[in-house]
Amino acid sequence: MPRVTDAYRRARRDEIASAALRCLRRNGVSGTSIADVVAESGLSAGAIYSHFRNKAELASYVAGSLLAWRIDEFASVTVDAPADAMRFLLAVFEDEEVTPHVVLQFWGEATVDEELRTVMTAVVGRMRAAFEHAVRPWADRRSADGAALAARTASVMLAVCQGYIANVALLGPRPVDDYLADVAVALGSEGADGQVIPLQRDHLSGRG
Amino acid sequence: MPRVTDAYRRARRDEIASAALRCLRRNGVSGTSIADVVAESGLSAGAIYSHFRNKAELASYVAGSLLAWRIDEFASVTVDAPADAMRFLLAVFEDEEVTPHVVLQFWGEATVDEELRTVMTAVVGRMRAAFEHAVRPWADRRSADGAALAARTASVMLAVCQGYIANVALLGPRPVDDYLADVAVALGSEGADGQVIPLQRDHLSGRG
DNA sequence: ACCTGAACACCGTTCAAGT
DNA sequence: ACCTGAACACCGTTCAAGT
Repeated sequence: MPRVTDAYRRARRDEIASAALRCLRRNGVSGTSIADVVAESGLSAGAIYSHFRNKAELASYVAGSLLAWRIDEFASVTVDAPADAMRFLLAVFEDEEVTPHVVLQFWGEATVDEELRTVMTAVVGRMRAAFEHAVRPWADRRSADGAALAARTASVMLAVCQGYIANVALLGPRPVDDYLADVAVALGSEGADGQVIPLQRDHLSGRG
Repeated sequence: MPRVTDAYRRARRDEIASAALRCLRRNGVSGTSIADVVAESGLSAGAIYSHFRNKAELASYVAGSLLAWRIDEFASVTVDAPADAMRFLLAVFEDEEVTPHVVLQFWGEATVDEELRTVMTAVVGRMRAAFEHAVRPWADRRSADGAALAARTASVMLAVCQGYIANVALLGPRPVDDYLADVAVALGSEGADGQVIPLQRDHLSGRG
């Protein structure tokens, strides 16, 4: 099998996947039929099935490539505080390519579709690992056992980001910074005039 | 229209809804067909459509009644700290009747189905209001403007709970207390030997 | 009024036939 | 090998006909 063919196949898959993503953004996962993807891509049903085993595999491919590059670009970053890392990651939703409601639907489907679950837990796992790496210096500054603190913190950051995504998808857009500021106010700390101070358990500061 | 008929209709709707919920737990929202509900309920397709306009309305009804009673029972409670309120609400997932993965699927569908979105935002809104009421005494103790603090805190608690639900549905079961303890460690405060101290911005305590 | 179940339009998927 | 598009089994929904 010559290499040209591999590159061609990959390009075709991405072409179909990007047509599928356009449909998904418009009509959601359950609202998108293969016929829609056929119309959007200009190919035939058979052509799509010669590149993807079924609709679930197409969805998995879209879901997998959706956030992959953003996480990769994030993988080697380190930050001053957890909030910065979350801000960086959640900024992905500021361009219109990826929308929280599509991500939330993928999560919902993943609880029921084995293949999609594998992809989504991998994506989420890489997010967690990236968080862990990003906050490691911060954790080392704060605790004798920086590794353990970084691991626990990464878990929570992941859940906080998932909460943001679910919250925004359901209740409508909300600036990332406002959200993180509210988290800081309620559970962390906040400086004067609303400026967010890196989340620290032992930070003491007056408000107002 | 005699009252008996209303009661009968309601009972029939609940009968269908509970058959539908059994199917949803087994096979998920997209994996459940009307034919499945027909088989599970022992009624005919037409019978179901004489009680629900369509599959979406059936799903909305199930979703609406799913958490309603638990939120109502929670509506007049007040707690010592935000964590207690979240612990109380999330304890609903300790019985097997309601599962996080069904809730997550409803959220996903809600981003695409208008009727389901209306129901889910109402449910989530009542959760938020219940949180706000529950932490009000705590907020008054902590701030001169207790109302504002309670409102912002309730928003965050909601998102934290949504994060827990999404996290657990995707990555598998995780005890509520462990999760809240991790949140406290990373963003709040933790006492000696792992005992969670009510989340307070200005609480100072050594660890280990 | 509630219910039955056959019928309809549409869905995901397959497959013989083309290039 | 990739692709076409008709065909198939199944889906959500409707509706004439029963009680």
